[in-house]
Amino acid sequence: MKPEQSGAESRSYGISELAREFGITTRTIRFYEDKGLLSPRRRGQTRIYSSEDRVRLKLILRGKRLGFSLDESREIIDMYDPAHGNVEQLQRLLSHIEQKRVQLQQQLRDIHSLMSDLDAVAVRARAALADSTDN
Amino acid sequence: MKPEQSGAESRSYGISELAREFGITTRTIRFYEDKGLLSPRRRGQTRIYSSEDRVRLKLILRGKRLGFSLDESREIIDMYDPAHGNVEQLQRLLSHIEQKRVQLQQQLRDIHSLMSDLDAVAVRARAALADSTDN
DNA sequence: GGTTACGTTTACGTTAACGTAAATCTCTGC
DNA sequence: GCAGAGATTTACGTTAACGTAAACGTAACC
Repeated sequence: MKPEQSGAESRSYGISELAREFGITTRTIRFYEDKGLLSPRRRGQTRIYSSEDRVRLKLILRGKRLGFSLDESREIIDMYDPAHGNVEQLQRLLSHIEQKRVQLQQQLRDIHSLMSDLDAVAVRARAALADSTDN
Repeated sequence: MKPEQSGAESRSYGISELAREFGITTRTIRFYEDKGLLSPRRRGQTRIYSSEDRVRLKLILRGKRLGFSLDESREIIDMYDPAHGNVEQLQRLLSHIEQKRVQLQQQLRDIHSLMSDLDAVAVRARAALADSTDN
């Protein structure tokens, strides 16, 4: 059973291939590497991205959509891989997760309140449109 | 019936009063004014903020928590007040609202997926803690 | 009437997150 | 063997969102 046939789907990607897929520039991807968020392997001096690298990139972009800084995204990504040896570190990790959860719940409330605000505006706008149409 | 007694609760606020309430600096509040997001009245050269000004400030800060730029927040705030005269503008407003809604729904998905990721990490962390405790 | 506490304007400084451009390398097709 | 396509490094530029500091006004308080 060759590794390419395993279900893990472990192909690799070029930098501009990823850039196209996610609608960003290669400069951005290299910038993330500079900031320590990615570390692709090299073939010669060319970067080769694994599917794990691609996942990390996706996590960064999800963070961006939520308004996170790159530092915040890095912290979150660091939670995923198991470098949490001792008890103290595990407890810090758990409290850190709790903090993030609190923040995310605030964002949920904000989104819902903004959505209902937008609903109200839309209702008024449609009413105004109807008024100016059916006279 | 004096206006102070009406239910509208229309008092006014000083700049550092608002800064304290929202945990920001007066510099930040003046900066928002510079960018056209606030325009408090003046008594002499001192700024006096109405409760509408205070609401606008709250909207700006809600936008910040959602990762919006000040320009985006301004656009949203501008939707609230009725300067939408003609049909064309109303239709643009409605399509603009629809775009925002799409974005907010993406953010909702992102938050939920991040939350379940964090849940998974927390479960593993608690398991690791249990392991290192009860041996 | 001097100091203390806030307020103001003006202006330069800073950080994050890239954009942009130049110079070089490296393979591939013809 | 050379042109063109895509990769790389290096480095300076740019924008947003404030921070920081100086210099000044003014009202209250003792």
